Amino acid sequence: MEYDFRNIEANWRKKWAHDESYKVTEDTNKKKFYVLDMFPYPSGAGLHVGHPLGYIASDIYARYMRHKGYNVLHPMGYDSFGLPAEQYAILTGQHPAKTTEQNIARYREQLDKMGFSYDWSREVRTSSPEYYKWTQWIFGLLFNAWYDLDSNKTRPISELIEKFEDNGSYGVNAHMDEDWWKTYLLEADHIFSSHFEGEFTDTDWKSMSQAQKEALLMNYRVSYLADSLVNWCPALGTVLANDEIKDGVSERGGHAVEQKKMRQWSMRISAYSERLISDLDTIDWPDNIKEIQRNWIGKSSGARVRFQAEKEVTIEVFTTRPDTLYGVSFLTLAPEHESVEVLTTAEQRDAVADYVSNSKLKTERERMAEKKISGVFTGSYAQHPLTGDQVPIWIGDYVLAGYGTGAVMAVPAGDQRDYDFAKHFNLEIKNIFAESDLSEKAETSKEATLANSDFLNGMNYYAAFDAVCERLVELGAGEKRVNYRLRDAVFSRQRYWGEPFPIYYENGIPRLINTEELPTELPDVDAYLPTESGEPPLARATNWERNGMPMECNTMPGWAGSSWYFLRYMDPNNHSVFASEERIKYWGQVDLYMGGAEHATGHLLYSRFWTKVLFDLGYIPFNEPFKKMINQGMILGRSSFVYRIKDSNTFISFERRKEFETQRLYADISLVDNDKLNIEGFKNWLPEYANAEFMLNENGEYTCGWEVEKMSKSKYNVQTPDELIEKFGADTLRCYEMFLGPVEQSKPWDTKGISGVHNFLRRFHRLFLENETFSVSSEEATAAEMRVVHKTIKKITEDLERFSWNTVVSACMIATNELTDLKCNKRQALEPLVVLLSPYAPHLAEELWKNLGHSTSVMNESWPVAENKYLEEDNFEYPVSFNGKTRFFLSLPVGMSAADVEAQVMAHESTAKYLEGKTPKKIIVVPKRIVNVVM
RNA sequence: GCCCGGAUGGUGGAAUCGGUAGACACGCAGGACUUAAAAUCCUGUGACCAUUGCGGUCGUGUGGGUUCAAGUCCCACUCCGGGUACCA
Repeated sequence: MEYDFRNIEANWRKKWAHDESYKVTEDTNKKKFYVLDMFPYPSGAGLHVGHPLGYIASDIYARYMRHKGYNVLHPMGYDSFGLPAEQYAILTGQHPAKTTEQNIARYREQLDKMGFSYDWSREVRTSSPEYYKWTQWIFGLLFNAWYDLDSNKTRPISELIEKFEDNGSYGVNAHMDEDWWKTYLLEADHIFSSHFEGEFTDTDWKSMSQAQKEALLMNYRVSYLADSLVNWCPALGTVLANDEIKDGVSERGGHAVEQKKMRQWSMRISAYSERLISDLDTIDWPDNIKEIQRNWIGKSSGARVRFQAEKEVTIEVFTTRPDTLYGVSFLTLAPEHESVEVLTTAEQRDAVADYVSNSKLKTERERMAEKKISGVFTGSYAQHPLTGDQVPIWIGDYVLAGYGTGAVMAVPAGDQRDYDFAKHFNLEIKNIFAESDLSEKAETSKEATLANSDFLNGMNYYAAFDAVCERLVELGAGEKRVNYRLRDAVFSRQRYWGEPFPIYYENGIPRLINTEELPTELPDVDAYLPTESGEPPLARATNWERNGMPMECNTMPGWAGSSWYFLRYMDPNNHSVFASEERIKYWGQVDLYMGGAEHATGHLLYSRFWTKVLFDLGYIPFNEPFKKMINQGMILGRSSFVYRIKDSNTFISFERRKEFETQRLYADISLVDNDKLNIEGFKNWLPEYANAEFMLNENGEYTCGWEVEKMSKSKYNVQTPDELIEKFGADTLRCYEMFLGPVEQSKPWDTKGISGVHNFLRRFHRLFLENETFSVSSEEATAAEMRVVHKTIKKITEDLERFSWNTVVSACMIATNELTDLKCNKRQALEPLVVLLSPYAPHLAEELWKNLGHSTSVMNESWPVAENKYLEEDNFEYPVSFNGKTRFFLSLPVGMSAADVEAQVMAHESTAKYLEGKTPKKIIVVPKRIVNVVM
């Protein structure tokens, strides 16, 4: 009876499904543990061997925690809204829901074959109305919320309205766009006086019309509609969030992106910047992800400084180096800066208009690519707040409108860009450093001593920072300021296949649809494209209205549904709330989150944001979603190549390829074994190779070349799990993917080693066989056998506790080898090993467990405990080294004192030889580790 | 440019607290079984020198340092991977 993995695996899969073995229910008598995988987008290509890497690791951990007695929540679902299904729909006219359905079926089939312990009764799909009903509901929560800076919390908008009724805006400290009030001064129907700077009284509030109130509240809402500068991608026909852009082009497709002012929904994530940074300290995530998030949020400490310009204009700048204030020789405004027009003098009008319109034409990418220094003088001056000097105001596109105030104080002495700008336009470079040579470049060190800086002379950055900020406060010309790079997130997409907003417009005022009426279902459309007039696809729907009032035509971005899905798994079929309070309380945070690092600035940031909102509003008792996270590395492909002699149909083996001029062509990796080409298979692969001739190597084989690349169809290097499961079984594949190396590490896929792992499972299986039939002995195991077992229990338990999945497989191999050598077939020794192996090879473990005579599943067995009595050894084999070089071994009793060990070593016959007649200076004895004789 | 990782045999990797570097596996070489092959089993396998046996020297990207002892800690550098950027 060989290891018949095909039958074993098929049978157990069937039985698990039939028994609903992995269904989990809330049980307050048991401790909970929540193991989660980042749910996949079900693409048409299906899974390749790289995808399940993280799933296998988390599944092993989930099974391990079950053995340890935890009630484990281990669900799976699909992030099923997304662009590929929509693009396929545009091409074929097929509804994206149908494509999605088919892809999900394929994914499920592949996932099932792997033997995962998912509770499929809890599956969620972000595109199902049952699910997105609650995504819409959460959108509503954010819409009906504002951010209170006093309590540092998200609060219901109703509280804000009460405050307005009582005392207007006085006493309200809300997070909002700093310049929000300026738009009110530009509007035709002035509701506030021209002195309005954001404060209004309860009388003002009460005198407003409903529409005016709503418009005002929009400045406070956490989810708000505003005209904002967005990243517009013409090729994709939609706006994109900052995290969907890489290197200035769209992450998906690599299309150009331009800045455009559009009326869009946004999320006030910037209000949460500080918490998103500081709470990173409370979670156990990989350092690099934390670092990426810190950089993305981009906290920088500095100061705001106000310069009084002509025509009653105040230019406010943000600087991280207020200590260099005396070095300011000009100001630079972004071309989009609001004061550009007012400050431009008549003489400069044409030049400025030219420059501004020119830079508007350029995309951000073009501006970045063009390293040329450009700028133009406005003709105006501003007064330096400390010296009173008049400094010229310039415009330059190296200043970004979206960061800080869109204006900088230029200190050529202390900033390289300012320096370059000054050199280029021949502007003044004031040396404000005592010992710095500015003939070549700026002095950017914070250690440099200041000079020509009045009361700051002799100080460096660290001393001068506070001193200058104090002075600025006294003068009312500035103050310390922390600035964040993180911008509010655009939440509208001009797409079909996404969540519709639960919003309709009453006379242009956005209104939220009541919870009872949700979900707002995605309407049918005749085509999945924008309308002729450029409206999003939803505008094509007939009846896309509510009581005659138009519905919002944008849909939500991909990250909406994925920002809270981990909560829905807790209570996936609840029709009255997104998840019940008791269940959220029971399951709590995700204890182990497994997924790719590529979501660092998207999904992982947005879920933290939504979690904080739900926490603030009292819906969940924790403010971070994922307590611990591990990122699995990417598995790369290993492409194979054949070498065709130019202008022929003859292929030459890799070793001899230099003999001719050859062309390197991909060969499908399924035709290559150990870099040796299956020649017949290759001929049958593509018609053009049917008559191919081969020049072989000296062993009569055709060797292929290879290269490590990303897996892709066009490179013929995609390894699907299906083929390997067919050939070796899921248990082998599970063990092998773990055996490849640390999960976090990226590594090339190489099928070479899989036979070794398969072999190990066969050898393990064979421990239970005698004369080809299942047979174990009930004799008591020997001390040596028990030592192997308990050593293995200890090792595997420690390895799993530190998430070292790969070394567990080695430990199992070692145990199998040792017990095979001991010819051990005793139940007492083998039973615990079956439990140890079951997280890795669940099918085989179940089969052996059943054959051992158990009627219950091995998955519920408690985890074996290593007992010291089996591990203790009487003697320790001391490596004895001389000056650090190990020379011989000496077996001594474990309990022997250091002094006795030293004496034994000195008495040893070999010692004299290695001492070479010298007297030891010192003898280091580390009990149960090493002896080192220093000469 | 800045920030964060990493570099160990022919290959993937192990070495958890500074304490025997190379576990485990692949590959390769040799052998057993076989008419043969597959499968299986056994032996060897970091490099160099020695080899009749003992053995010896070197060795974890490079150079330096700390230590009785360094893959592990410190300093400088090289290369590779990831993130990010006219961010003031």
